[in-house]
Amino acid sequence: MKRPLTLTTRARGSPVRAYRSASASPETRWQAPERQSTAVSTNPPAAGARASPAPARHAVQASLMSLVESHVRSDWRGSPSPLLLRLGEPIDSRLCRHVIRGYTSQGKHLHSVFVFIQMQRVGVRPDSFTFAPVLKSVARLCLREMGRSVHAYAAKANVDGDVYVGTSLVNLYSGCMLIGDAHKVFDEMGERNSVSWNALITGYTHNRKFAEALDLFREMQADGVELTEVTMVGALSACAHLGALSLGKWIHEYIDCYGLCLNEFLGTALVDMYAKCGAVMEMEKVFITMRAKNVYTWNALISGFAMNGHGEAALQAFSRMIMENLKPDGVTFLGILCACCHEGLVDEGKKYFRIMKEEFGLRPGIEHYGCMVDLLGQAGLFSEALHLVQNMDLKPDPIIWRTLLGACRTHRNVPLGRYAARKLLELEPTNAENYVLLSNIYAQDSMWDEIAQLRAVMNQRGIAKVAGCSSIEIGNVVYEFVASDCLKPEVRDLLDDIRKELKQMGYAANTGLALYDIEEEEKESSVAFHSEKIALAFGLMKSPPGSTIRIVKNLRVCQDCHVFFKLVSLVYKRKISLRDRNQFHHFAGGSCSCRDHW
DNA sequence: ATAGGGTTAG
Repeated sequence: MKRPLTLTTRARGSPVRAYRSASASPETRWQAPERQSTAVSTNPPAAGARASPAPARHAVQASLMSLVESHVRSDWRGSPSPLLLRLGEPIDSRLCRHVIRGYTSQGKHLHSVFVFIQMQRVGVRPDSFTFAPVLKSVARLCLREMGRSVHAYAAKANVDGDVYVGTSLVNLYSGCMLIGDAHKVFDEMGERNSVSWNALITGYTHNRKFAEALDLFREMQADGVELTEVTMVGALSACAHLGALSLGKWIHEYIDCYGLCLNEFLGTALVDMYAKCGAVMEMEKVFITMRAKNVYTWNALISGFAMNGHGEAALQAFSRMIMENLKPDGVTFLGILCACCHEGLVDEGKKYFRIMKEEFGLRPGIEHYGCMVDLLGQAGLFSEALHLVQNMDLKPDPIIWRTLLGACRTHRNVPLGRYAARKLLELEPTNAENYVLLSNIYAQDSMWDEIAQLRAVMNQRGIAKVAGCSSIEIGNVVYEFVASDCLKPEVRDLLDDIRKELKQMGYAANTGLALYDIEEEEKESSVAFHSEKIALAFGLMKSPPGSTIRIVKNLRVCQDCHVFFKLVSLVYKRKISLRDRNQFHHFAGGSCSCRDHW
């Protein structure tokens, strides 16, 4: 320990405080798919083990036997196993506990749950050493109702006060996307430790409630609970998603000061945090100092380069990874294809798409096809893109069609845009973004009738646009702006001044992308106060001269804002980094790292 | 003995 470092000194203005609400958080991009909670399933995992309402003791023994035997055959290839050795003994709680723990630790979660159910049936009472692993398995399987009933059973057995069982319950509910229940369990726990806190914090990050996760992180620190590597992994993940660079840096400093172990998990979380905060230099620095690296670490680095517009660096990292004998996986190639996309490297992209299959034996998923469609589409190779969509061995998902639609917008391809939009709206009729994209295509060609029709359909279906929302971090406080916000007069005035100044440089508001056919002047004001412009004006006002202005936006940046930002970076001699829904835009000296490709 | 962790298209 070199010197004390506390978070409480910064509590007042800490980033999480400034978040108004989680739902308005400027972050929708790095989304994990919603985990589906399965209905309760008490079906046995192996044939011949189907449970009758009240099976005789020997029948259960036989089911266990067949389960274990099938395991021996499929997994252990005949080598003796601890599970098998115990089978001669009568069924008691010791045997069951042993079997359940074995299954859970091997990831055989259904087996674990099954044995637990059988225990209940024969009346063998589980103890806290049985509840913890079985709860873990139930959590992994997302069995909501099953989880609730195991919880009730644990309460009945009077083991729910156990810190291990309690922590398992927190993990269970957050794994089932029931974070409110997880928090309730946590609040009611008589005994808590660092692990319980970690379970709740990572629970919040897995449930995409990042600001709340950071609130808890602060609370944990204020309570004097030890912050471990696992705590930091969860907190860093929340920082990454929110773009909370200063808190991320604070955590990095804490790790150094307190000598936390920069293992694969923590190092990867740090690399990813810097990547998603647009701090590419820091990302590389961390990566270089790491001693233990695995494929996750390399993937975070590669996709970090890609999303920040350093496509060449991503490709170089890939070669180094291969030279160091690491096996790339599907995520690696996703980063690589994404890098090719952002760089417009069509032939390279095709090459990697091919070698991924031929040299590495990886089957491309829908997300890899998505990258290829984007790559071809943004390069204007529409027939190739369409051919790929129509001939891939996976059913095109809404994202595929939306990608194609986006390419049609870039290249003003109305006919194909109509087609893609029709396919898209069949699959996903309630997503406002789809209508906005199509209307943008129409607007470029002044097709106001079509836009009016589209608008009528939207109204009829009750679809509202997602509000644009941008955030900016200044002095450890994250400020959020929504496009429809009532502006503070000084921000509005500054924005007016900037626009006047930029107009002298030849800037004309690009109103073609406004959704509605409205008066020219109104259109200008609707794009004039996009949330990122407000955040930019605020940043120019409040941040120290010469410092980089970092903004995070929940949607893709519009063309007008993109031009506006480029000019501001030139006229005001400021570096600006804008994280949009898809990628970073690093503006400096009048140009953008995305090279106007997005 | 039992609990908590990182990367992933547009």
